[in-house]
Amino acid sequence: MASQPAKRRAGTRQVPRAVREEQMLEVAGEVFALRGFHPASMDEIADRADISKPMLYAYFGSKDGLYSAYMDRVGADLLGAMDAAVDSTLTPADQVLASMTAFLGYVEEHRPGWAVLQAELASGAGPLAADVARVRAAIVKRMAALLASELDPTLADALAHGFVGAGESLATWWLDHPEATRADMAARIMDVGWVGVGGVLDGRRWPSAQVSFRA
Amino acid sequence: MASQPAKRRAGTRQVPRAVREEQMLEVAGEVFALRGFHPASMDEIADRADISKPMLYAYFGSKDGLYSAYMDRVGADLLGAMDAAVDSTLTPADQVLASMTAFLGYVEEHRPGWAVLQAELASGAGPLAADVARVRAAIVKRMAALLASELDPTLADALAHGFVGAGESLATWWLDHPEATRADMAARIMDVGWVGVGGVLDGRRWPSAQVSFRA
Amino acid sequence: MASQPAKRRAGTRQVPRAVREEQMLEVAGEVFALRGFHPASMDEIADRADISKPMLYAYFGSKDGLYSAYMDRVGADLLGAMDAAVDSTLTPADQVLASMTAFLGYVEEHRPGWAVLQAELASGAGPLAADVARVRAAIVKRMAALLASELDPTLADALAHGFVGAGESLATWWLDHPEATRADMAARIMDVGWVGVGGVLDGRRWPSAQVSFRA
Amino acid sequence: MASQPAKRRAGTRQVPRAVREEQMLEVAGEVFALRGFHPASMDEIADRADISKPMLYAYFGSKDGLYSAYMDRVGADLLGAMDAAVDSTLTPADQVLASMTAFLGYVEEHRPGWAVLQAELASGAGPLAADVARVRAAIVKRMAALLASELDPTLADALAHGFVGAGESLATWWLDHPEATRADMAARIMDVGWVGVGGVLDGRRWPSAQVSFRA
DNA sequence: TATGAATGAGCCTTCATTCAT
DNA sequence: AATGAATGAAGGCTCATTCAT
Repeated sequence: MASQPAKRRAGTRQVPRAVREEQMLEVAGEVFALRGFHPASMDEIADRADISKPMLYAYFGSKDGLYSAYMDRVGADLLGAMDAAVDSTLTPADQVLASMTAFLGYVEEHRPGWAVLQAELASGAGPLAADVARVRAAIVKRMAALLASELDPTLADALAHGFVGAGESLATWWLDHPEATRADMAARIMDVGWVGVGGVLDGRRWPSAQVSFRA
Repeated sequence: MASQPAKRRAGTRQVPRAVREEQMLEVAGEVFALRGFHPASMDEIADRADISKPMLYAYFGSKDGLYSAYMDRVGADLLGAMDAAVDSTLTPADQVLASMTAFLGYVEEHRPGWAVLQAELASGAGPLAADVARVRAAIVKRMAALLASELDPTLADALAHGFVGAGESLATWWLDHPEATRADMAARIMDVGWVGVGGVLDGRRWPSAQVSFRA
Repeated sequence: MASQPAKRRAGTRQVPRAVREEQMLEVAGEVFALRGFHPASMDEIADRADISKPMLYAYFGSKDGLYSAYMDRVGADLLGAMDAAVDSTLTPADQVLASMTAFLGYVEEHRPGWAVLQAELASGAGPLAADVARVRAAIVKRMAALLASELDPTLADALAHGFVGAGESLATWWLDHPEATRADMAARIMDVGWVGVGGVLDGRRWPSAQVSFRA
Repeated sequence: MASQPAKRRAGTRQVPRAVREEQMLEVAGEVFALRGFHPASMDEIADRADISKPMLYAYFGSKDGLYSAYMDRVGADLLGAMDAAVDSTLTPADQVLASMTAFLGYVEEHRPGWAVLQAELASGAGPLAADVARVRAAIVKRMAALLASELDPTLADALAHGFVGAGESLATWWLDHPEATRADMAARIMDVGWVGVGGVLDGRRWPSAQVSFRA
């Protein structure tokens, strides 16, 4: 009863590189989301991905490399979705709304990606921070770009940070309030970030919010 | 250079319990801030605090216990500062402003505390999350209380989350822009969270911001 | 909530040495019996005895010393009881029976002592073995003395070992069969060690066993 | 003599799982026998087995797991030897003799196994007890089975315990009297357990003992 | 006399990483 | 291309023991 019988791989050999890579990143994301970066072990990732550990190292070089690759993918997907949603003929406000809606769509469909992004967000040190910060900075930059034309750049940057922070916080809140729809959430974000809490107290609201949330 | 001479403690022996406790928490905060929870090692904390590891265990029982105790202290300090700053005779807006200014004061004076709070914030899993979440929830609750009287409770809760997120994000931004004064930052937070980015684009601003930031 | 409040001693100060010593040995026996020698910690013993650890060291010098002192006491008590029970005018068989009955009396009334004696019995190495072996050797020696007059010394020694082993094993068996009386047990021991299993199969039994066990 | 050169493994790499397992158990037995369970350290076992500590964990999961695996092997070997020796066409007495002889053969050839079995035998607590007790119970059960047909079951059980205890004790005595042959020892065990000390005093002996021991 | 405070040393365990096949 | 076997290094935790009061 001593030694565990050797694990059986689900006979998938000779898989093309790109596919294997995708499989691994998928699983890595789940494990990082479930445990956080440090507690996640390469063993668990390899086991769940049904491959051997040396494969992980062959493809990504190190645990940091794997994390980095995963963040790259998440970042590309998220930014791609946000960019695709924006139509430059719209007003700034509608562009922001469209961006936020796309962002929320990503969150909704890729919980692990979002969770990992949030989890290690401000873990100051280490090479992790760089990866996460890169993604976040890209988001903020797009936001700032929408405002920069009419404001002092530093102010635009600051406002963008605040806006993005509000969006993140609300997205996390959403996890505990799944009854809210994606449109509701977008409206909520606009309420805080665009209209301002003071405005809401004065009776202003973001248009689309009027109906569904009061119920 | 045969073998390192045994580590010398800085001759502080027989220190009363309460003092040692404070000493340890202080150092623990620094190390948690510098490395994050997991990478921080009890060895490093003990070394920096100039005590032996068993002391940490005698006082806090475990690494989690130490973290928890530290979070308790940070939470109490931060909430205490925010509560002390609020004068219930003021308008809600001024109460929020006062709270935020106190919050920023804490951030300014206790970098480690803030860093640790931020770092592990959304690490969903583990017993850490509970400790951090407790502090954050308390802040949000205070914020929501200021709004609850005039709004639907769920909406108030959501707005509060967004507002707090904006504040956190800006506080982190501040770390990279130390030229901004505390008052500037408070105004920036009010700009995003209270006036709203849309309002700012329309020329509204939070009063006290007019001067110093335009420069 | 961090540090445990300092433990309160039940204000018994200035207790005479002999009494303290007895208290400590009593508790030490319980803990050794409960956990075994190695897993027993000086901390737990001190706590349960309601004294501070340095006291244990002041009185017994070391953990080994404490164990040794405890074994000394157990040995003296046990051997004393067995010796007191023997009347040299009896037949050898009745002397053995009396001894065994006394031995069983000790087991019945001092579970911890017996448990500790049994537990570490053959742990080959370390200074523990010596202490336990000393007690056991003394018992065997008495047994051998009863036989030596009529047998080859080596054979007497061997038989004594076997007899004592049978007694120990049955005493341990007794722990799981508390419905048996002390007299029953003594008869059982005589059955195996004195009459022999073969004799029992042939219908011989130790006299006093006839009644109570057949039921 | 600055720093010890890194430990060299005796170039046996990539050894098949089953072989390594045996190697480890062998060494583990020696160390457990030499030190007892608790004082034995995984470090020492790994060093002596000329492997790294993580291997022990990869194969057995924990120190308890290693001990358990070792006990399983010892138990299977010992019981196997005893069972193989019994021929059901013999008289009960001869079956017992054959069993005991086989048992003594095991003791003679596997000192560590026997030592470990004896050492932790009555350590009441912990998961160790279970493993050891299982083996011992199996031995007693076989013994009781030989007697059960003609006696009250409870009495048979008690006698079996006594008999086995006598055998164990004599086997341990043997360690200090290596001049005795295996046949001598078997006769001695029959003397105590089967004939009874009283019988020996009356001049009865187990047949095969007549010669060699009187010398 | 008695103790709160403190520590050196060691143990079990796990992890990221690499050989050898 | 892929893996079973293997390891150096460290981390959390506990223990017997002692100092300073």
